[in-house]
Amino acid sequence: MKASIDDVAAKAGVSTATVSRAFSHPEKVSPKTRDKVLKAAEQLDFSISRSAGVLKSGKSYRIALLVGNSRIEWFTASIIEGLNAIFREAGYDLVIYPIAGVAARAEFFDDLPVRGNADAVIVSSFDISQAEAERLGTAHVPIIGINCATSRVLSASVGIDDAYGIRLAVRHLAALGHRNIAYVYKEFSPGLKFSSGKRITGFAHACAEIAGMKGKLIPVSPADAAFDTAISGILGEKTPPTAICFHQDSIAVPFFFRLRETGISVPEDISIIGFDDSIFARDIGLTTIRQLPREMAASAAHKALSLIEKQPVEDPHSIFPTQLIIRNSTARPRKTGKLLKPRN
Amino acid sequence: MKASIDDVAAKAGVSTATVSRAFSHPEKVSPKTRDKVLKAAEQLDFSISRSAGVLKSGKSYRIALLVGNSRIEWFTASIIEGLNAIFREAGYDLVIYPIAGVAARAEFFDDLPVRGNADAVIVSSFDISQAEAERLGTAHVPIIGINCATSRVLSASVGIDDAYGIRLAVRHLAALGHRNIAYVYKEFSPGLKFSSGKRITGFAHACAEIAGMKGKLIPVSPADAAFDTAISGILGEKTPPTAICFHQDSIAVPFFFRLRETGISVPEDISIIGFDDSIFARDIGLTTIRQLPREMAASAAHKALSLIEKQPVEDPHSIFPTQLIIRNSTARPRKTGKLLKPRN
DNA sequence: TTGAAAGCGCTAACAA
DNA sequence: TTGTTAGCGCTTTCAA
Repeated sequence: MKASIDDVAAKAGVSTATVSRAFSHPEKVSPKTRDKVLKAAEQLDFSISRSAGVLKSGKSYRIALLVGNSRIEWFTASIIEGLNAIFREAGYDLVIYPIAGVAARAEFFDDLPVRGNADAVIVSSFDISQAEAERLGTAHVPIIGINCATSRVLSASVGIDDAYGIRLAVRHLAALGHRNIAYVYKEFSPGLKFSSGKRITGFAHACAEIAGMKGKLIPVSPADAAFDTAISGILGEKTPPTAICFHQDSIAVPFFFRLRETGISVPEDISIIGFDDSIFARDIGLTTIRQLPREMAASAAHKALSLIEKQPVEDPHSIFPTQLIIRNSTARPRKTGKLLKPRN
Repeated sequence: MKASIDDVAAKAGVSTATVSRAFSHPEKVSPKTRDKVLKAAEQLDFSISRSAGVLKSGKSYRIALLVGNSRIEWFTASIIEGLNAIFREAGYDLVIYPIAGVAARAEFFDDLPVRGNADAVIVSSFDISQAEAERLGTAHVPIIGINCATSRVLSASVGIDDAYGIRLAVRHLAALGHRNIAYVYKEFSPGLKFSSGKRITGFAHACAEIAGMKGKLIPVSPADAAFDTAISGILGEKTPPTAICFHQDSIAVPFFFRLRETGISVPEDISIIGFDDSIFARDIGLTTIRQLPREMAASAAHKALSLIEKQPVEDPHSIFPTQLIIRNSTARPRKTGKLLKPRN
């Protein structure tokens, strides 16, 4: 059988309280006693169990991370890394709840509610409703958002300004001389409102700000062969766009790759620009808008920790920078189109 | 203040035990009583706290996942998905411990040891030593490996046969007529022994089995510009290889992409083949060796659950299949080399 | 600096 | 079917 704190106490010839202190508040125990205790513990292969202390403290030392997708892709993976780095250190367990679809969502908000089961909940990249927030025990448990569109119900949040980011992309293209551009994005699964939706509307606004800029939206349904759908949307235009913005790098990368097979070269015939600066973007020279989810997550974790300790959070709702990373997939448009006669 | 089980009991006019039962064993409570209890709980915004029950049961309902890297890439992300799907369902929390480097490693094995803090530990893609396994409280806590090289200390394991997988790749190339091939891999961080090391030795063996097959190993240090190092290794050969195997898709993908910039076309001038069938492999038509980490993880989770329940595991150490996925990046070698005169 | 003892919030015998 | 009650393994007053 496993050694308990009492066994250690007996073996060391001290009280359980002393054993407890030797582990939790070593400074409150004389070095001699501490040594004895540690040695006894070592011999019995004993280590403090967290569950029990947790009970006493009323905290669970558990953080719930809600993600809107059961697949862990670049963004979510980065969030987990950033969160886990901080929370581990502070002795908190990060527990991941994929909230894909309405059922998982309902289940989560029925089961966990949260007081005593999590000391904070982090919501990544989708929006929770007022009602759901209340269900979590508002006023009890801080809710921290990462890239959530609305911060009404959030105790704190971090995120990027999607509209700003996409404007960067549009203006970069405009400065190069493009006046006819497209935006390719995956349509979202219904039931979850994603913050990055603002990128789509942001694209339209950014185009509207520029004289003579034409911006076309090309949605791709997740079921589609994304490339085929998108390329049809491009080539099918009377005057095809000379540049494409992508909602995320992960759509741009295969597109970039396959475009060459069609005889269209990047950036000579068409410029392309991604969003995220995620995996492979640098390797393949994709111009993109960088965001730093790892850093955002670390910040979110710090805010959560402050909130848990009931300490004030300096800057509860912070916006992280977004940056244009220019590489080789964007350039001036051809004076003479490959597909069309010169435009003027 | 937060409602406790006693508040609910009082409000519903029943005992705490009944409240407990109403949640944990609803069938042991009359529908009428259950309703009363649930209603009271609802009104008080009460929900069962897991920490307390856990104490009683002696289990922690926590599973530790040890990963050898603080970055969560495709493989690890898939493992987390697969594990979490099963464990969540069963009411277990999955807690991720990145064991990058010797320090983190020592810290983990000092702090957690594990009895009472985790009901099982899953080790992904690196090997733990006998001593570390013992530190975890051998005989107390099951240890399940995923793609670990040695299973000596493991209660159960899942994994692929790396040597088999890479042989598939080599034979595919051999069948196409290649007799001069290379293997590009990233050198590992010291301190962790990775199971996929067997792929490297497996490559050499697989080549040795084939008459006239020449196989060259090209290590790329993580700090290097992988592409430049590798391409130099290729082109620098007296007779450059006509095909390259990559240790993982994530090295092959940017290579595939950038190769075109060099004027070498795939698969005409050179065939390339990856390993994993991970993100983008299908999109870009990369021939590769598929493994299914999500499925492996799910299986590992089931084994862990059986072990926790002290039930027998039918097949404690199972090998998952690995499969050749032929796409467009491999073909017969040119009769006449682009770089060299015909070889015969 | 140490020990005795009272819980933390719940579960599970056992009794009714 | 329900209630009473004794802990689960630790932390933390309080007293010595």
